[in-house]
Amino acid sequence: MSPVECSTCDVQGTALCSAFSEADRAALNAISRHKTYEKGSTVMWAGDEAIVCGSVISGILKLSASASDGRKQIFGLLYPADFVGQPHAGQMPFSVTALTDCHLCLYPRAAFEDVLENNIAVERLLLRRTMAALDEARARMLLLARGTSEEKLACFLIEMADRAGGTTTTGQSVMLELPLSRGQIADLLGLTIETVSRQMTHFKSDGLIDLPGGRMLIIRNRAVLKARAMLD
Amino acid sequence: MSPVECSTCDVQGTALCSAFSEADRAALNAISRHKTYEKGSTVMWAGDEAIVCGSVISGILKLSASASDGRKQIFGLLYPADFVGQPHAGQMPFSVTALTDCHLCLYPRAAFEDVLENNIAVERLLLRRTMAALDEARARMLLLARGTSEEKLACFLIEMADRAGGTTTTGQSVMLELPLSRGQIADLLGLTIETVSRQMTHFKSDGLIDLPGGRMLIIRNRAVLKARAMLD
DNA sequence: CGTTGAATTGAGACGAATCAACGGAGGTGG
DNA sequence: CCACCTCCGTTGATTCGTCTCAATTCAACG
Repeated sequence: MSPVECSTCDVQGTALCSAFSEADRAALNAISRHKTYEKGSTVMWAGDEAIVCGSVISGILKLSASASDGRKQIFGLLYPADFVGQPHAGQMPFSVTALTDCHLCLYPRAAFEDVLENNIAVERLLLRRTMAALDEARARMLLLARGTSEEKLACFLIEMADRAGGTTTTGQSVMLELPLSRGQIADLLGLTIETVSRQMTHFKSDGLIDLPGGRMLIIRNRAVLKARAMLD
Repeated sequence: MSPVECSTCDVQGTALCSAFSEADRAALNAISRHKTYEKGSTVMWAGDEAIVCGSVISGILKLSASASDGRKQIFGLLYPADFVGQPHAGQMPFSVTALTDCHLCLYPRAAFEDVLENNIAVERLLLRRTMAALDEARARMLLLARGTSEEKLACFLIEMADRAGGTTTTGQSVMLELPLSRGQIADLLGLTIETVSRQMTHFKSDGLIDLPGGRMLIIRNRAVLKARAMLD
């Protein structure tokens, strides 16, 4: 809720703002606000005016939208250093919701756009990130449209393991806590809760993973799991 | 295959190059090459080095990729004035193939990037277009993952009708020629040829459309068809 | 007139959704 | 401390939609 110094920011080296000039960074810093969001709270609602943008400092968020009959879809996840918001857009085409407790650094959109105007480096970095996001979205289209439930879930688990990195490793296994509920995984993969659950237990009985309880996950055989993920 | 004057270009007002300065436009014009591609020919292959980019002058192209087992997916279509290529990318993540005879204006990627460096306006326009493409890709994710075959096809037909605009209108009806085969429509919507065909005849027997033959399509009741497309 | 490729149509199989019941974890209040 | 509740996840039985396989029609063309 309060202004903070960029120099002490956890993501100053990797977030979009790393490309700002000293002067512009100072200017933005003056109007930036750090805000915290509780797990489950929504930062921006689909259809709202896109009035802020900024960077994720800590936590994980989801981008999602839903049809009027309740069918939901999660378009992707945001991790620390990722950019949030829709510059130059009228309204948000999706909602942004915190999956874990989150810490964001937000600017008024108009002010951010003003600074962008004079800062080619940032605009360039934003362009590259947007292009990367587009490639990712397209890759996901193939998975959603053509993948089986097994491929979808295997792909998701591999991604989560790669993201979590070496949270806790013992021998070949990797342990991590999934930031999504079964229902959210289903919304991300275009499946139902039941199918997600069934595939999980299927992987478990095949000895590929373990489910110690809660949202904990242990990947026992990454190679085979990866092989069951979608073939490129 | 030969250099051409921008001043006589059909899409000079709407393509990306419309944002270039006179000087840069002249510089690019000197290295630009107009190339024609026959219907069915591939402009860029997935996995190839991304060595050129440019603009669509005429015709329609598809962006597609496929898994090693043959499952295909079309990510989207390119129309005149759309940008083609992947600046700053190593290799193409998808193939670009002409659906109709096409006319493209291409530059070597490196030269294009050099000009981009000094031309904020173009970079800004490219950013906006990329963001728009991202929003479109995300909207399509919802359709692919959650839509029924009926919704998918209705949505596709509405889009095609809107694109074709007033090609030929008689009363309430709109007539157009689909630039895609049944198989390509299937690849775009994540369906099979048979399901596409069945839904087509279903719409036809409901009096919403007519199929005079070939790839011709007449939309008789746009309102009802739109209602059967995916709910926002 | 036969050939070729695309589109249509039909019959059956399969995968995921749906409907429904159950079990465990965490919280609340008596 | 225990009964109760709710939320979430698991599991089972069944249904439904789409894929698959197969045959037929149709249009274009030599």
